Amino acid sequence: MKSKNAAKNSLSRDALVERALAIVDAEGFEALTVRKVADAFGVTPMALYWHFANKEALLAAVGDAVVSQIRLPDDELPLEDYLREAMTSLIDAMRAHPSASTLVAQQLMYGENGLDLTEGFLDKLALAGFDVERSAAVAHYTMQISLTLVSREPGAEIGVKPEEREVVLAAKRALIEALPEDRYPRLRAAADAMIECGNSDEYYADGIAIFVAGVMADAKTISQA
Amino acid sequence: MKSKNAAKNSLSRDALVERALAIVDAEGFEALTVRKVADAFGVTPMALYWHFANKEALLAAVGDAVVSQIRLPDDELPLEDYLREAMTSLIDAMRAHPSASTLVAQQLMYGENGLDLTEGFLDKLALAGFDVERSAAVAHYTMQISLTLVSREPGAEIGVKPEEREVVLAAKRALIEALPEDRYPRLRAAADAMIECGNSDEYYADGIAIFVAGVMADAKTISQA
DNA sequence: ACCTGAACACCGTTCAAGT
DNA sequence: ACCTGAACACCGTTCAAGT
Repeated sequence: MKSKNAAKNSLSRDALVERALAIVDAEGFEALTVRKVADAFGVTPMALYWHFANKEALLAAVGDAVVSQIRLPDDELPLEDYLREAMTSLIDAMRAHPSASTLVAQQLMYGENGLDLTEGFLDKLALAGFDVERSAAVAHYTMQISLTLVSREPGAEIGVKPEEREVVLAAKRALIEALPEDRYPRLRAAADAMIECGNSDEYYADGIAIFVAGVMADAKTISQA
Repeated sequence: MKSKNAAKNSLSRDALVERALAIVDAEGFEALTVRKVADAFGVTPMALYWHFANKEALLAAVGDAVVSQIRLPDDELPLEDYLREAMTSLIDAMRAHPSASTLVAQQLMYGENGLDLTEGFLDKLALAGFDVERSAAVAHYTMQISLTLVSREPGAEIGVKPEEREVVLAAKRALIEALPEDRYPRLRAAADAMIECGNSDEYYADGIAIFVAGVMADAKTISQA
């Protein structure tokens, strides 16, 4: 007799999502096609439509899978530390799947797991003294900016296959180096830093520091008013 | 004799880019196809390939066209005001074409107009006392975060046609209102603010204020070190 | 319940050919 | 120099049918 869970050749939502995410990671978001996922399971493209209403639903599930990796910090932490750790957690989850950033952004506040995440974050902000509007705004800024830092990390070149990446970066470097020194001195001097992140950890630490400092400074202004 | 510039029925890069941008604005980024642009000019899809190497080149030109609308503030302004005005300028340009955000992000630092923009920004930061790495980082953060504020504005729902937009927002609202009150009290309370920006201008002003305050606070820390 | 097969209306892009 | 026409290899998705 066949087991529902151990069926070897049968598809499952989870298996399909896992495979789809692997394709996005390896070949970029645009490389993900229904047919390619089906092929990976030796199955007809139409087989996926039993498990997902359409491609969009599959993409949503992929985004949600990444969101499920995000953990919020300890509630007891002071707000400043909490914000820093929350951003770090978001960023770490995204760095594992940089090409999925668009999908994650869409699921971050409304997906299965995103709802829990957002609720927890809003709760912390409310307890820290923010009113409803401010909590919503800060939660939104924090999550979206964290994603941006990853998806736009210099040199990440998301949506580009690993092999093409080096070529694209070389082209950018060549572009800047071909610029006239008298008209573009700053760009030429900053070429290294702009094209590829020499130190990714520093890049993220700085981005987080700036944003957290901004929220705290702004919060102080408001509480004084 | 025919004029190169006034030819009525002939295609031109500028005209094609303008039309492509109009399609993106009206129907969303995903609705932009080579065939649709060609149809708008009563011409074969292949006609575009004389003016652009491929679709990617057309998209790049569209992004660059939006970037060309961005003006940097007066150099003489104090850094804090300069940053605020630069972000405002970026945001205003993007708000006119929210569905083009992906294209703009790609051209913002490397496109025809993006190079001038970046050079000017880097120059200001250098004169304000930032070293090369810091200038590059702050320029990067500022520009990318400005774009994010627009492309992820609550309720913007980019990549969705105007007609579908209302439906999508209604669905999100229904989703949140269907959530159990005991488990998602914060989300339910914040539903209005999270789903659609009640006051867009305030949303942008707050986002800018937070980021600028962060950069200034961080700059102070560094200069003290 | 779960998957196949054939078909449809789309894509971007090639190549050779026209004018 | 600038555009057409036909063709190719892809897409996501439908519908009816199989087991």
